[in-house]
Parts: sequence; structure tokens; C-alpha cells
Amino acid sequence: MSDDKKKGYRDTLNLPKTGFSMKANLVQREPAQRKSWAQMDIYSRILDNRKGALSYILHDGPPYANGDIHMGHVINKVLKDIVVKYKTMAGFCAPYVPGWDCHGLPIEVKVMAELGDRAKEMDKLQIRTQCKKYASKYVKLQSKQFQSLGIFGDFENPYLTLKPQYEKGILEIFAELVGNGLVYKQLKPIHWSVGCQTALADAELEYQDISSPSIFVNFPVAAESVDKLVELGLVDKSSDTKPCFMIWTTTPWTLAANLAVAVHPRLEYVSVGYEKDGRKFTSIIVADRLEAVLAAAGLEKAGYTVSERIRGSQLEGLRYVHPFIESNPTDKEAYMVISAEFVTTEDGTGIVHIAPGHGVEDYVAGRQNGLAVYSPVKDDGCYDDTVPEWLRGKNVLDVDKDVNSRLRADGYLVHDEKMLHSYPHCWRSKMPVIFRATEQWFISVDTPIRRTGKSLRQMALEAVNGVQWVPGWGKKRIEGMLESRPDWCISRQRSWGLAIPSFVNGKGYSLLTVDPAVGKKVVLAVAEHIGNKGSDSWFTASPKEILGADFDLPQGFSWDDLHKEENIFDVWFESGCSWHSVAAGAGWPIPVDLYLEGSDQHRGWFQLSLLPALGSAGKAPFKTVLTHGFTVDEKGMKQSKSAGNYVNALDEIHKYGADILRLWVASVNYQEDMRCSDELIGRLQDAYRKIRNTLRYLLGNTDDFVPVSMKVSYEDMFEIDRWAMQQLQKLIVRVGDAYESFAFHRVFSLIYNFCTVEMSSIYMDVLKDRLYCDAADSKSRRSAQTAMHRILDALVQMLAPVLAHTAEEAWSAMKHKSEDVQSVHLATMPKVDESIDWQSEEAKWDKVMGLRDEVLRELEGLRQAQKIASNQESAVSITTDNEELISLVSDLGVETFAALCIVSEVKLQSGDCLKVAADKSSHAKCQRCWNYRPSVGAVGTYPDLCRRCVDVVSDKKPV
RNA sequence: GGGCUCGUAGCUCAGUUGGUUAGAGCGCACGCCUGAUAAGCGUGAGGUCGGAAGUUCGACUCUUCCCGGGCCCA
Repeated sequence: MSDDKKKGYRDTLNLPKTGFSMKANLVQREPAQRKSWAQMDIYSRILDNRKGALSYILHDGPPYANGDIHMGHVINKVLKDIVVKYKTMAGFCAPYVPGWDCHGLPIEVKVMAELGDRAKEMDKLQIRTQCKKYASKYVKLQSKQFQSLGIFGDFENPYLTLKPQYEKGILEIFAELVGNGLVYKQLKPIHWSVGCQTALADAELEYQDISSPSIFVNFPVAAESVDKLVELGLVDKSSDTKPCFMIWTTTPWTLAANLAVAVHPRLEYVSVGYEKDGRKFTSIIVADRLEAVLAAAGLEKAGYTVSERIRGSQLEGLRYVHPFIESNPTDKEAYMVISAEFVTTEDGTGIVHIAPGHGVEDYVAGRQNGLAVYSPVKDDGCYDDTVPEWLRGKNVLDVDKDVNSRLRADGYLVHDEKMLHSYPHCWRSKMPVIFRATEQWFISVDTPIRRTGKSLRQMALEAVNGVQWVPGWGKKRIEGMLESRPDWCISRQRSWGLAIPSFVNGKGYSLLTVDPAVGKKVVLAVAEHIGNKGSDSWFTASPKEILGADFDLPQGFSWDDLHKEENIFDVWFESGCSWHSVAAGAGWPIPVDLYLEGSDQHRGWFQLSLLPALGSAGKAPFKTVLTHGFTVDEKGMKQSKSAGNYVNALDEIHKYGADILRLWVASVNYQEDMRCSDELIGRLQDAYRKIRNTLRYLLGNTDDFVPVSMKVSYEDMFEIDRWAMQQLQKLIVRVGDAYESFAFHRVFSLIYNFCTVEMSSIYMDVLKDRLYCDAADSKSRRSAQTAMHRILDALVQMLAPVLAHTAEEAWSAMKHKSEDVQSVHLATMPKVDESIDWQSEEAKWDKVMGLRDEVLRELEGLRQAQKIASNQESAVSITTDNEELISLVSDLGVETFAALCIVSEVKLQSGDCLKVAADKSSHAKCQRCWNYRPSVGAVGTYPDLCRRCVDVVSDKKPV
């Protein structure tokens, strides 16, 4: 057979033609696309294009400027980008200014490690310079990596928390908080990192399981209080027993700072008499823990006696002797029984050892009972000189054994064992943190603000109601945190950050707190200075230079008796002011429209932006807060580098291309945990190819179509084209709803299913005969092309926020578009054509498509029996008693229905019940359109063609 | 241990106010086409809806408990 013959009538067909290749080659193609966007300055073009439009502000939460980006970043930034691109296409002016969190401990720790011994010879300023270098390096790196995902934004002018203008904004907010009397300094136990020698915020802690000693200790009752115990019936007067209060603790080292023991006033206590190591004891404990304590201490077998019960309140005021400290090291009361509501019977002995310098509850109880805040531990975690000699200078993290053996030797240790529990660790040094009282700056959440009469906590709980939380449970979550959160410790004892602008006189009084109005003036003056000179200046300039020589110092303060403190701000306070620092420059209205971060930020950025905003502006900084979950491995387990189930984001981008990653992000429900692995991401390639090929087919078949002159009105369209137009309207509505509710996985599945089912498997398959075989300029073909072109145009627009690169590529490949703009990202979302009533046609089409399924099933049987190969070889006859079905199909036309099934012939007849029968067509095959038609051979010049094909071929005009 | 949250086919998702044999696409198996061709089409097999009680005439949907994840905290 010659090549000509083989080709047959191929050249007379209108086959698809497009430069939009089947193979995506994303990894090669995307960088070129981004280069072209950069050349046209797409971000500015978009904003220019939307000038004067309603704004939609998504305010970026600043990632920390450290390390390469990971999957968490990818999810977060891609989601943001989808929102911004969608809102832009929905007609809003939606700027996106990326930001970075640049100060803080992680960077400083890294820099110190890199410097090694050299750091010892460097001063604060030199270290800060190194930190700045480090942060800037990672800002640049991450910026590049984010942009490689196809994210649009003002990457030339990001906001950085280390910029003087940003720092100025932080201080402006701080000034308001000071002015509202919310800022105070106090000696208070806080989480202290021994490794990093600084206070830590809640958000800087991570919990790990450690093994701690769990010890039961007898505190001997003081001689002066024994009579009272006898009176209460707890101790037998005549007995030679040693009466004790038994306490329980998992931090033996804190016993050195013990100043009291606490009981619950309304719980019942008993004494238990027993013998241990030849000595007789009578230990007082809470009644409900009797059995548990005896079991734990192994005393139940030895024999014991139990007294009558008394109330905890009856023990109040009794005195004891510290088991290893001879005299009270403080200038206040110590070593007595106090009462506290927080005492429980969940564990321990119901008598709680109180060290006000080393626990929050202890601190509160201590203050209520006039105890000192005694914390004999230095910054490096070692005891100071006020403790007994055998403890002095030892590190508290290593000393538990020493304390225990001392207690054991002296007969006070009733029992000790190991206990596994989770315990807070420093997120940087990874060491267990300790509670330690130090002088720190706090923002009060319970002090009423004069202007509103309400505390930050109250205001926050109210403000939360006015915010839209997506998903809705975000509100519950942040409420719970707001209800229980302590005052905000904002000071850190490190170098890399913005200094808390506190000037102190010789007596230790700070200008910040001498009077709110003065404090505010001071901070504003510093803000001005830092805004001009940057935060380094705090460490170099004199108070006079910073405040200005003409600054009016209040009574009790003078220039020669004024020095600067060197605490720096918690970085969370810095990022929590971004709404002000960034918005002030950009002129955005507050609240902004959207904050979008991982759900861990309920405690972090969301809450720590809300509090400063309420304390200064009096309102929440956001209208809507949207959160996403975290990536887990394919089994649903947490990902970690050590577990080996970690997905490297950069590897994935380089392997598959950005649009695959973007499609993956869009395909999963981000409100839950997202299972993620190389394989799961790789599978999105299949979906991508289907979508790409759908676009390619639509492009290829509309290549010769000029909408303006060739389009067919909806009324004049072929039925199946009208069906396609209806499906499109439905899709536009649903995709629009999904975008509006941030349900991007619905966008994905709607579009993907549309491509797979409505387009590829039905419409595009059915259309081949008309598109390829009818005359190029026939109305039937133009009708199809009108629908296809409209679908293509809409599809590309709806895909653009997700498949940013591919949609753009398709847009460029389109010769005619609904909007005359250079980039699809400058276009708008497709609008529903209100004149197309898709709803009322749905029921009809459902039935028709149902019948089509029956036919296809029947044909599959024929194929299995090897009677036919392709559907076109068959003739189908449908018998039914269903009048509605008969009229539906006859209204549609049996030829149309035949086309819908891609069979050569359909016969419809009424009969008993629904029966679909099919057989090989008895007609001859047309060699051009491959249909089996009676008209084949009717025209002598073309004996192998059907009438339609004869007409087309003989009337052939060049396409 | 506490707060919030999730658990529907191998994967990603639907399942309306509780109501007939739980759906879709992908993947898989088998087959077809070779005029979308490193494409396209069809058919089919996959689920005791995490588990157990309970409420109800009836529960994937409501309640309780349990198991297993995740985030945050103690």
C-alpha cells in the first residue's frame, strides 16, 4: 500500500492544529515564563490595571529569615498567591507585599555558632552586624525560592522587621501600650533558657519527653507547731514519732528555693504513721492520695496507722523546718503552711512545695502570702551564694541527684523514682528550660485601659466575634487561648533585636513607667530616632542624643543619672506590629481583609497581632483569618528529617515544576492535615496532563476560529453545543463559589472533573466527527467552535490562579480572547451568561446521558464478543415504554443521539420495557468519516464516501 | 494530662435538615481505537463510612466511650 493510499482522505479533514505542545516540560518552560513576567513587570502592571478598584488586602505573615523554604512555606505562600491572583481577577486591587521576620534568637544562635571563639572578642554591635548579614542573605534566598513558585508580589520592596521604618512602627505601637498603662516591669518567674541565657516566650518553647526524678519528701514539722497537730488528732502526744508534711516534686533542685508548702483549704487531710529505716514517722498528706502515696512509697506492706480527717484550712499557719536549709535566706516570712486553690489530688501528696521564684502558681501564692520572690539561680543556671555550700555554683539541671542523696542521707526522702513526662525545652538550644524569677517587661492583659474600661483580654474576646474565622473553629481555639494566657513577657536578654526603650535612673526607676503620658512621649521620641538611625543606635548613642537635648525629663530624672537598659523585644512583638508598620507606609485600611497562616499561629502571630492592635488602635487588625493545617507523611504521621519521611520542597519544585506543586496545594483540603510525599505530589502530574491536554485540544480545534465573525448565537447552536455551554455555566458558578469560600480543592476537583468527564470523555469525543469531517466553515463546525472557544477562554481564566504558568502559556497560544490583555493575570474571572438557563435543562440531560451509558454498556458487550471494534461500526436500536424518554430522544433527534454515542445509527421504537440492542451496522463504511452510512457509494465519483463527505470533498475550499 | 481538630474505596475529594442497594475522578484490571498519539475511548473490580455501645421505625450523618493522627499548651 502506498503512503498516499494509507493517508486516504486525511488531508481533507480539519484536524487540530496548535503550537501548545502536549509535553509540558515545566522545569524548562517555567523559568522562561517568569523571566517574561519580570520583563513586563507583571506585578506593577496588575496594580496599575486595578488602580481605583476596591482593594483586597492579604497581609503577609513574615516567615523567619533562616534556611531554605520547606513544604510549610510552599503551602502557605501558594495559598496566599491563589487568593491574591483570584481576588485580582475578581476585579479587586490586591497588592501583595511579602515580609520577613529578621530579628531574634535563632539567627543570633546560628551566627554565634558560626563565629565560634571569635564572638568573644566582638561587641554587641559587631555581632548585630553579622546577624543582619545573615538575615539579609536568607531574605534574598527565600525570596528567590518563593518567586520560583510563580508567586506575584512586591519582591523588590518587601517589608523586613529590621528596617528602621519598620522598627519605628513597632515603637509607635509600644508607645500606645505604654500610654495606656499596660506595660510594666516585674520580678517574676518566666521560662528561662539556660542554654541561650534569655527569657523565652511561650511560642519559643517546644515540648519533649524527658525522664525526671519523682520524689516524696518529708518536711519536719517545727517544734512550735507539734502541739497543734496533737490537738487536731493528727499526732499521738505520747509517741516518739517524727511529724512531717509530705510533699512531692519532680524538680528537686527547686527545693533550695522552697519558702512554703501549700494545702487546699477544703480538701481533707490525714496523717499516716509508719516506720522506715528504723525510724518512726507521721506524715501528713491529703486523704484522697493515701493509697496512691503508700503504694508509690512501698509502705502498705510495712504496716501503718491512719488518723482522723481534718480540713486543709486547719493546717494553715503551721510551721516546718526546711530539710536542708538552716535559716530563711529572705527578708520575709518563710517555712509555713499556706493555702492555695490550685492544689489538687490528681498527683502528689496534696501538699505542694512552694518556690515563688521558680513557678508561676508558686509566685502567685507567694505574693498572696507575703513571701519573697527568691530565686537563687544565676543567668547561667548555676546556684548563687545564698544556698548551702554543697550546692553553690552547681548547675540546677545537674543537681537533682545531689539533692536526693542529701535528703536520703538525712532521712527525709520517703521515696524516689523516675517519671517520664513532656517538659518544655528551648527551641534553639534544645535544653530543658527552667522557671526562674527575673526582672522582665510585661504587657498586662488584665489591666483595664482607661479609654475603654476594658482589659486587653476582654477586648480581645469581644473582638474575636467580629472576625470571620476560616474554618469556623478557629474562633473557639483562639478564645481558649485568650482566656488562659498570662501576661505577655516581651523582654529578651540578647543582642539581635530592637531594644526596649527603657531609660533608668540611679534608683532603678524607668522613664517608661514613671507615668503613662511621660512613657509614651519617651517611646515616641525614641521611635523618631530609631526611624532615622536604625536600632543599632540604641547601643551607641547617649540618652541625650536619642531623646533630644530639649526633652523635658520628669522630676527625679536627670541626664547625668540616666542610663539605657539593654533588653530587646520579643520578636513576636515585632511581627505583631506588622499591620501597623507595613500598613502605615502602604496606606492600607485597618483592619486588612485577610491573614492566612498555619493553625499554629492562633497562639502566635494571630493572637500577638491582635493584642497590640487592640491596645493601640482599639480594633482587630484583620477581618478574616484563614488557617491551614500541616503536612504529614503518607501514613498521616508528622514529618521530620530524622524519621526519614521528610519531603524536601526544593527537590519537588526542581523535579516536577512549580505548577505541579501549585496544583497539589490546590488539590488537597488544607484545613486538615495534608498527606504529602514525593509519590503523592508526583501523582498530580496525571491530573495536570489531563487538564493540559484538554486545553490543547480546545486550542487545536479553534485555531481557525475568529469569534467576532464566525460565532454562532446560543439559540442557533447545535443541541450538544448548548449542553456544553450549560455545563460551562454550571462550572463557572460553582468554581466562583468555591474560590469565594477559599475552597480551592473544590476548584480543582470541579475543573478536573469537567475536563475529564464533560470535556474529554463526552464533548470532545463526540465532536470529532463534526469538527474534522464537516466543512471547515460549516455552521455545524462553527457552532461547536463557538462553544469550545468560550469554554477554553473561561477555563484558562479559572485555572490562572492555580496553574499560573500553564494558564499563561495557554493564554498566549490563544489567537482571540475575551479580553485584550497581555497576561491572563490581567484578565477577569469568567461571568455566567444569565441568558443560558442551565438549571432547567439538567433533568433532561441526565436522562439522555443515562441512556447513553446504557448504549455504551451494550456496545462493550459487542466489543467483547469481537463483533465490533469501534462504536462507529454499530447500529443501535432502543425499545422502551417510557414515553418521556421517547419524546426526549426524538426531540433531540436520533441522529444527534447517535452522534452522542458515536454510533452510526440509532433506531427508537416503543415497546414493553427499556431494551437496548446493538449490532454491527449493515451499511458500508465511509472511508473519510468512518461512519457506516446507506449513502456510501451513492455518488459515482467517490464510491467510498458518504454523501456528506462527498459534498465536503468536492466543495473543498482551503481551510 | 488539657484545649482545638481530623479519621468515607489504594489516592484526592462529594455525601444536603438522619430516609431506598454510600458517590465522583484518578489509580488498578481487562478491552478498544490509532485522524488529540509519550494522546483518546469503554467496561469492570475496589468501602462492615476508624472501633464499640446508645438514641431512633431508620445513622456515614445525633450522643457517649474507646482507638489512631495533627496543631497548641501543661
